[in-house]
Amino acid sequence: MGKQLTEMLKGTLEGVVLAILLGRSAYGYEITAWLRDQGFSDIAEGTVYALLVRIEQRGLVDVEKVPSEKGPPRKVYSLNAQGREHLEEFWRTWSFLTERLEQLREGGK
Amino acid sequence: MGKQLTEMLKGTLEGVVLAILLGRSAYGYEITAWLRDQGFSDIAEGTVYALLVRIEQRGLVDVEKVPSEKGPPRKVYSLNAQGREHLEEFWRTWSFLTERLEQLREGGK
DNA sequence: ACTGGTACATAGTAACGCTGAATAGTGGCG
DNA sequence: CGCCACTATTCAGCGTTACTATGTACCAGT
Repeated sequence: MGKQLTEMLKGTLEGVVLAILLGRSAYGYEITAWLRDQGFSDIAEGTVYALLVRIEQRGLVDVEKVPSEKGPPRKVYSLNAQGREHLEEFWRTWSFLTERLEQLREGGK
Repeated sequence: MGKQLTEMLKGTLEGVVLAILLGRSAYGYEITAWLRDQGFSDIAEGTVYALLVRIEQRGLVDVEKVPSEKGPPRKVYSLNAQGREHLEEFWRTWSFLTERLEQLREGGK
């Protein structure tokens, strides 16, 4: 997909990760792998970790360090109340955008 | 809406403008006004002009200077073949993203 | 002359994702 | 033991994009 998707992901990738964390808690490496499975094949590892640091500093997630059998300890993230609120706000903004875009797409035919 | 929408617009605003220009040619001031009407109330004028310069330099649009009765001459933009191709590519990327997001939204319920 | 509406342009700033590399622990293989 | 693969996190530097703020220019009405 390339550069176009890269730019579109700005602002939405955070929502994607929050949405993942709504279902279950997870750690960075796991989230990266999951994203690749879902078709976001070219998302850099570093991007996910930076994003996680960001949402942690904003207080949207709780963090727990869990020792791993294979490698260094995992930082397991889980969505807290504030994070759930932020996620809802994200979906509202997303809906606004998709509605406008869908209108434009229809109109152009 | 605020900052969240600002970030989401990155990468999509260009597609929005191209989609507008698919229907009919238009000039910057007109596009800005139209965007405000459609609910993108906080898009700055400067943003639109900068975007138009960008897509012109990439060769996605043709430009014609048309004298205006009220003020300085208008720069009227119209989508050319390369621009239409780029727009189609944009819709493909957009579809990819919306499908993934919709899945996530469903799964989270 | 002054104000207001039309129309375009640009310099500086902030946010976000990518690149590329470094660091570190564990287990398996020869 | 030494090397490699896998797991897991972190960081510096970069490019792209949208916003802020400001400036230029032209014309009509009062």
